[in-house]
Amino acid sequence: MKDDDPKLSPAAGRRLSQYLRVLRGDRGAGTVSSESLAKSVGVSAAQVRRDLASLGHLGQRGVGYDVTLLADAIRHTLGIHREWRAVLIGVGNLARALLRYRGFAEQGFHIVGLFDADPAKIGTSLERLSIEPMENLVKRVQDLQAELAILTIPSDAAAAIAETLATAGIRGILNFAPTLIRTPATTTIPIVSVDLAIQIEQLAFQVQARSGARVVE
Amino acid sequence: MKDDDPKLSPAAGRRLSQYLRVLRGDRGAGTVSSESLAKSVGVSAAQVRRDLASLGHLGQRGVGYDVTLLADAIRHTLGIHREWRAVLIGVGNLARALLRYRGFAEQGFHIVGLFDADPAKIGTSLERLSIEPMENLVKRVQDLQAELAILTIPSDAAAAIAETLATAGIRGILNFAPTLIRTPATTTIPIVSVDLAIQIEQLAFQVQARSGARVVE
DNA sequence: CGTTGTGAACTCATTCACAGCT
DNA sequence: AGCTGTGAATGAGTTCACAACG
Repeated sequence: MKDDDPKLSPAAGRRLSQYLRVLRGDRGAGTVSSESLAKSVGVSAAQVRRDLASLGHLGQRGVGYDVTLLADAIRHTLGIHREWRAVLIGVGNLARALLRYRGFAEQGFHIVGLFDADPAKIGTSLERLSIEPMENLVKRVQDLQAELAILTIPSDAAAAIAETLATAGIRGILNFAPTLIRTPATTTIPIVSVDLAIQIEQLAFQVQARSGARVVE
Repeated sequence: MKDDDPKLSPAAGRRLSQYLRVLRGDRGAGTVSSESLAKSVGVSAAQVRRDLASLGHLGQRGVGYDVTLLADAIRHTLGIHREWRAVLIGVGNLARALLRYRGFAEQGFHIVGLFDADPAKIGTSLERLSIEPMENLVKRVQDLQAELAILTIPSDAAAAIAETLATAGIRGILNFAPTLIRTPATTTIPIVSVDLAIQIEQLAFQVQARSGARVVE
């Protein structure tokens, strides 16, 4: 087992997620063309073909791509063909929103533990999960067999906690704290940051630039 | 007034937001170097210089960039040197989280109206704002002088509402619905979509690819 | 000196255009 | 005929390396 994927840029990864979303709607239609996928997502047909070709030969010339087959292939290369267990750190409104968000469970992402620093919250329950103190974090991560962590703490403790999580065996972090987490080179694990302020700043930027063109990202 | 910016890629826009975030922390230090900014954000120093040079000549050779001057320049090109008024559509947990999120107000983004389709919620208040029925949307957007809309509705009504918003004079949409909004060519306004499921999928992807390298984006 | 600004080289990503299957 | 896969051409974005300047 050496270099299984040829190559796959991060941008290409995002597009795969988008194709997958479209395919979910097309369940039933036996087959799709690069052209139709392209229109739905807003990229060129050539782009779609290039992306999909990199997953192996799963299109049929003159016909198109088998919907369920393609969806499976994408799920496989994205690594979401299996279940992922995640802990949620910092139980505020955002955490509540994520807990109730159907999209996660549907794609096989399961939140299996809640942690918070606020003593008042410890012991209370949410969606069948009891909120635990931060001290338990390292030990419980192992018990729960969680591989991912979602950080929804308001601010600056993020970096320290990220460090702790890495040593606890967490393999990836989805970070909502508006802090740039500087991973300290040693225990470097993937971090995907969603900074809500940056998103709305980007919107303002696009509006101001009055580029009539639709930009979706 | 013709082509004011020379050019500014969307990726460059995101980086500007990140530099700005770092600068906020460095308030006090009179000056920063491209090198230090680069390290904080995780890009190359040459990249930083290239980005900042496009905003005009505001670095001093041998010295660096004046922190407050630079921050102002970035805010200006991003279009966040002024206030922006936004309405929030769909008042669930996510909306509550956004309302309480300090990052918005700090950057001059003010939520000035709440709307929901659920009759049970109409009339109740949240952070001094009373929740209004969707029927009022078009009329109220004008009164409130809102330019942006934040969509936090759970699902598929998104596309229709986006259409309505565009005709109501909204100039940009921050969309949290996990739907690809297909703007109908006519009334095309900028849409920035934040799809939480896609974010966690990307995380799983990176973890699976076990590319030890930190990817922050 | 130290640090910016920038031409030139280079790498990565996207589009073109068409041969090759079905 | 229709639609994919892909080499070649193009374009965008990034790094190199160094002259220019306080």
